Amino acid sequence: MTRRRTERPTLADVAALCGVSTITVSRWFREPQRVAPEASERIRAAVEQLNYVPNLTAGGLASARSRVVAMVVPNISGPIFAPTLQALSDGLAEHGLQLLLASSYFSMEAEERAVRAFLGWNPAALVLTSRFHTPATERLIAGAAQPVIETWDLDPTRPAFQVGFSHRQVGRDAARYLLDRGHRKIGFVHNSAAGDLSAQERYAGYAEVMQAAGLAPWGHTPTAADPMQAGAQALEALLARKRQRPEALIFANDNLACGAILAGQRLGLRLPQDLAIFGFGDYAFADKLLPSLSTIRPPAREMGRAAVDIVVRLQAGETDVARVVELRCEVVARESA
Amino acid sequence: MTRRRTERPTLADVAALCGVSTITVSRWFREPQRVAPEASERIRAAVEQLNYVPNLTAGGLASARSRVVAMVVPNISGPIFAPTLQALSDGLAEHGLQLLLASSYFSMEAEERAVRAFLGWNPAALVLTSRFHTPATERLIAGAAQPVIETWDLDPTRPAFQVGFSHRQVGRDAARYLLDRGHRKIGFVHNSAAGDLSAQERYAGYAEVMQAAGLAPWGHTPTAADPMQAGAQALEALLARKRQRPEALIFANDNLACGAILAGQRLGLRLPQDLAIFGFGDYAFADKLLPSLSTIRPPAREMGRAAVDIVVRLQAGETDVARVVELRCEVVARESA
DNA sequence: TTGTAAGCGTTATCAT
DNA sequence: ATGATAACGCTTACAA
Repeated sequence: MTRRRTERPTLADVAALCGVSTITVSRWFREPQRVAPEASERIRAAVEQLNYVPNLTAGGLASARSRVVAMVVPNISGPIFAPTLQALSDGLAEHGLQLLLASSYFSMEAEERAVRAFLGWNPAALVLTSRFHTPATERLIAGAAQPVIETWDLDPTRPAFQVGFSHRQVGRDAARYLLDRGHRKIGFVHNSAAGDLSAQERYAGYAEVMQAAGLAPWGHTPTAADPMQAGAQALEALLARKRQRPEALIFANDNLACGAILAGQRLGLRLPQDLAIFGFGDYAFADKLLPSLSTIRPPAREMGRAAVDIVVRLQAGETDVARVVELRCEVVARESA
Repeated sequence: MTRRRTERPTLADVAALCGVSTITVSRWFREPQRVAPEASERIRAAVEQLNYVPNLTAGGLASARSRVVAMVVPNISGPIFAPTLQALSDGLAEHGLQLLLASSYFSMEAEERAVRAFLGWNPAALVLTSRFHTPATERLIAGAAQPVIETWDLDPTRPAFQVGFSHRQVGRDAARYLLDRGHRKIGFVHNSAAGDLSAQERYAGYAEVMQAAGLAPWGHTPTAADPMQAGAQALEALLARKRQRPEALIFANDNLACGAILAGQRLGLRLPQDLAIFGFGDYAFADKLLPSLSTIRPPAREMGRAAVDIVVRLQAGETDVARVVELRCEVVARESA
């Protein structure tokens, strides 16, 4: 019975060419020091001559392990997760691990589809972005032999490894920064997308600091769906206020803040003298605006690296790997506030 | 002999639970219409009860095929390739294909390592970014059973599938755009990174159109390594010229152009009246600058989609798939020129 | 429509 | 240091 097979040479071809058994060639790849020097040299030559590439599918099946790490991110090309993804990818590559990637667009169903497909590859680890999943996903990852790492969010009560930062602390830091600069009338501009739980935590941190300073926190929610437009809309609405005209605004993210800066420029506003603007995210354009945007940089790359670190330690068989890694954000003081 | 195995249920477990043979369950996943309705229902229930996930490693080995597409990009988080990557990822997901990803940072050696590792997965296709590879990579892909798709660059003489656009045409379009607006003293600012062959092709297109219009093309190469600084440096150097002070500048990419716009703003220059600035790439920040940047948008998403299209057609067994897909760029007229 | 048997190319186990 | 053999979990080929 002849089956379809690839035309690529196999371990058996290499072994035949240099007169050893397949297992010796297999060992040469995985534990070269255990193969005699002469045999090693013959194998090396044969591998090169045949242009042999090990079949990882077969190896993965036989060993029930794989050198792949699967990750699901909300999106690849946006300004938010790309640095984390890049850092993860680079870190994995350094350790000879490969990256299987899918984007969910914040849909838990899409995440579930990706997780389901990925688990079929027996990845060395599964890296997710967020702690909110469908019940089926929860069941899948609970039953999975693979370690699961949740990034960006941080919930110490969950069973998965956690790598993230405190959004509440971000809100606190932003409020303190503006208070320290002498502002008192400080508002918070939400994004129009309802259900951004992280942004609500940032608001809570802001409110906490304001109240501690004896000031009343207040938020404004624009209606425009496009973040840049929403930012512009919020700026105009708040400047038009007679009472409680703000001195400083904390925006839920840099996109909103960018919309506000551009709108302010076109209105002839002097920034930050007339109004201080503060963002969140330190997106790639933040230093390219005029005035450049003061904001808070989340530890995006650091999270990618921390996830790699966990994977590598687990691969090495370490058992005392910390389950929660809390990283700090950094205030980036620029011109807009 | 007991081997380590995953604790996950197997096809055999599902089959035993519902009283059919493994092959029937296997068929239910791949060709559900060939399984009787009653059997289908029992299988569905068993799969759900056991939370069964097919082992793709085993399936891939048995069928010598996989539902994975491997891609190597220079970088993930930069403004250039991210949209292509995102489009590819999304398109693959729609067709139930998965993405294996690595970044090369423009290193052909890194690309070779990635290609070597990826081929071990028997991917359905290999997508590369650029047509320049090490000899070993060339040998690997020549001997590979997998189709190879090269994107961004375009070289019809190469054996691989080509999905890209003409950089020369980009240069022509930029020059014509500025000529049409009445400019005559038009210069080209190279990036300081030597060996950017694509940028040189864009220069050639610009030079071609200038000469056809009876004008002398000229280029300037800044020395600063950082693109934003290089752009600023070029602006200052060229404005200081007594003779041949330019009316318009085409920058090799949007990063350079951005540096020039910011420098111009801080110098109090009126843009575009005092100087028209034109970029290439339509990076995410292009519409956030003041003045917003006129530039040329490469068909980044379209390339991702075209690559998916090729993969899907080949998977479906089509034989008359076009080997070269040339896509058009789009001039994005904004405020800076 | 369903089933049997034989692999796919590698690695784990045990033996020499 | 090296090898023989039996898995790993699935799909192909063929048969019923």
